[in-house]
Amino acid sequence: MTNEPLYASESQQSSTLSDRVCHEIITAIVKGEIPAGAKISEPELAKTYGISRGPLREAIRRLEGLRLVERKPHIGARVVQLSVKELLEIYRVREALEGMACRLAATVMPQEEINQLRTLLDHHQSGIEEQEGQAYFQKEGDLDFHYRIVMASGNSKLQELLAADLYHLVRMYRYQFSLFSSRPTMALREHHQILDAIEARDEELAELLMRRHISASRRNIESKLNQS
Amino acid sequence: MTNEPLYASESQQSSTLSDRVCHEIITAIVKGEIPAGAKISEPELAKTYGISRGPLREAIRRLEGLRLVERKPHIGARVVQLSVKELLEIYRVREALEGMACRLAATVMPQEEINQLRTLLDHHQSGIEEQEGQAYFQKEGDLDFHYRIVMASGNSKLQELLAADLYHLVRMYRYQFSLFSSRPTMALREHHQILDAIEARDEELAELLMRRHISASRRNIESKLNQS
DNA sequence: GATAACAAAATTGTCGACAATGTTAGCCTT
DNA sequence: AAGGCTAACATTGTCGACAATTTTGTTATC
Repeated sequence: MTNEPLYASESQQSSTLSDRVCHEIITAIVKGEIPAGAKISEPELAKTYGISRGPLREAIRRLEGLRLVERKPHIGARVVQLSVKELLEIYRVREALEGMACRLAATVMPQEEINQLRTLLDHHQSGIEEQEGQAYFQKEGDLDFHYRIVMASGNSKLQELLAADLYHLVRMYRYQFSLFSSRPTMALREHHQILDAIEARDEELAELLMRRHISASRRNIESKLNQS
Repeated sequence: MTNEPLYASESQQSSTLSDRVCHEIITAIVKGEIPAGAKISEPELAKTYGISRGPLREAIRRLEGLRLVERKPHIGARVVQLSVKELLEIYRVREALEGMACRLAATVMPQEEINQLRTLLDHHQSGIEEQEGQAYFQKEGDLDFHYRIVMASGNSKLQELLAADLYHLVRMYRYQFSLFSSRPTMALREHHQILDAIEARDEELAELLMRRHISASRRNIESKLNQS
């Protein structure tokens, strides 16, 4: 089980300290090793990663752009504090953007990629049935499906906004709130239906189904967190 | 005629050099004073703005996050090269996000704000009729309407993505491609219809109309640039 | 005359030190 | 004892210098 899916933004081997450390900090924040809401001490982090404050500050500026930290002048940076309200807001954004991505994918996704994705879904299926890969499906597998659709849209702006920016936050919530879909079988069936619509080149239906799929997740979270 | 609408992200008086210079560079890039595709020389810019390279590099990192510049390690940063393809991609993103913003605005926008926006549209109307404010409407007035809808959505993620990130690029294209809507009367009528739907609290229709409105702009640009 | 290897210059990346601002602890006043 | 002032401390912001890498220009060779 690979620990990190090979998202574009995760590619290491960037030859500058600032970039490398930036990715390391992203991972640390997403996994909660640097807890949400925590203050980011520049001298401390610089010592931790063995770099000087210069590149570190540049990395923090990028994290600020990714909305993973919030900075106040002369006071410092804090890791964003996750809230249910913002999580639900993110789902609205995903509904809009991934719906569009799905629509575009329906027109341009090559049949070969569709077949590959179908195979992946079958693999998820067997994972759920065996009850062993369930956690995987819920944590990263689900996002993997969505990631591929976004990539298949062929729209670089959508790809940037979702894959490079928003998904860090989504993963952060999943790790730290332990947010499983809690409806893996249903979700997987919806994934198949979405892929069916794409294969049928029915862009209208593809967008509709993707929006329903994400909207259902949102309402699921909403009701679950309201009753508690 | 104010030169800069008071978008949230434009507020100056940030007490750090890096932030101030960052906003100045954004404006310079948007207006084309630093031309698209131009290489960004750190020593040169540092001298221009009278600061050291440290804060300047932090500012560049933020511009990178805003997709206004592209950086390659050990080589340097360049202002993004605008292309028709990316412009059309941005319109797809806007269609998705602003459609959602419009849907949300239909449920939460206070009647008072609706009235204010109606007044603004009437003002645009008279501007068009007098043929004098036409350029204004096309350059900033149109974006002003969209900006208010996004703000009225009450969804902070939508607000960030659109107002703080994407609109810089949109304005950059308008300035440098001299992209007028070339259908101001039609666009204004559509604005009124959208606002009607919001006032009627018809979220379905509000989203639909906003998406059509943006989609029409996209197709308008598409056909105009295809024939040339 | 063109090309390849080398050297010099310029640019980016990194670092440590200093200045400016915020924070905190202790003292004094009431 | 509580509140406010002051001074010491810690952190952030900025700068100039040095190291690493890329680009440019030169020279020598084919």
